[in-house]
Amino acid sequence: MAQASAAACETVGTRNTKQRALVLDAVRSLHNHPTSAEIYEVVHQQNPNVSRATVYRNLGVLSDRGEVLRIPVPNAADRYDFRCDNHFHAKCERCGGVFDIETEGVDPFARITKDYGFQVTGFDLAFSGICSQCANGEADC
Amino acid sequence: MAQASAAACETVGTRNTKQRALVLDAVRSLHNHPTSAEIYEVVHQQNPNVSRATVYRNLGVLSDRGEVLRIPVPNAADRYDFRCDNHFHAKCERCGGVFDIETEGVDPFARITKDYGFQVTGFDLAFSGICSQCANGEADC
DNA sequence: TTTCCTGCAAACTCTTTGCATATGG
DNA sequence: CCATATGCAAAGAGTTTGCAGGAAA
Repeated sequence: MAQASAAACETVGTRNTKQRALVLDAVRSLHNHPTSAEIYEVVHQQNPNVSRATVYRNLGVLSDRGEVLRIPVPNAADRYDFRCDNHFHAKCERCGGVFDIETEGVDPFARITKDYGFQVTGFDLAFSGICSQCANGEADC
Repeated sequence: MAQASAAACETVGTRNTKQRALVLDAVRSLHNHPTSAEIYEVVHQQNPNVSRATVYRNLGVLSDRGEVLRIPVPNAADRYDFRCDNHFHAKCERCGGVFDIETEGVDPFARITKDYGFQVTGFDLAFSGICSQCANGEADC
């Protein structure tokens, strides 16, 4: 349910560089929904020559490929997840921490407080897709 | 269901200036989920002396007061809504347009395509609230 | 040997902030 | 009066991009 990406045709002809492998390893080693800054720190420790721009570019490629999951956090830096399966995220208003919310079973909303001790006071939700006018090939909508 | 705000105690002692009224009028006149830039354009047409900073500050005050609804859009500028009741928003991947999705009745997710012609391919969702550790008064989580 | 990728730095978007001045209640 | 608001400009966070050189395939 999180961010569906067209992982197929956009990634033909992409290469596997050392830098890209470092970024992927960093995301896989960090299980706390790291920001690009945190990923950069890890990558930079392995190889101080890797630039921020390369980390950003590779996070884009890897999330297009479906090898990492991009989590756009409202009013905050994007976060990345080594888990690519469908799950919700919950952000604490106080500490800013981002938590996984499993979506197995029914009624995940009502179960959040019970199962995670997370008191939901609100959420930000935006669907992505194609609107009817665009689907019909009309110019602008 | 959208962005719960503590509209009460944060807004004591706020004033009603001409600029603030202009911002509120602009949001109420724009029914297309305007960005701050679009709101600024309208305000600026009424009074070219009003600065961007004032528009931003007043959008913050007005959404704290509950007079406008702030819609944080992932990877895009925040949008504002004259409607303050609970409803979802859907953003078209092609044209970037933001649409209202009513939440009355059950199973709004499954009804989106049928009722709005909007083909949902994914969505970005982040709950807000208080995590159990913060609720228990622990230092960091 | 061509196409993709990299590093660097600069640019870019959106938003916030410091400061001196103005103004609403 | 004086706390709140304002305008200006500058800073800030997060991210993207132009370019020349470098390295996968």
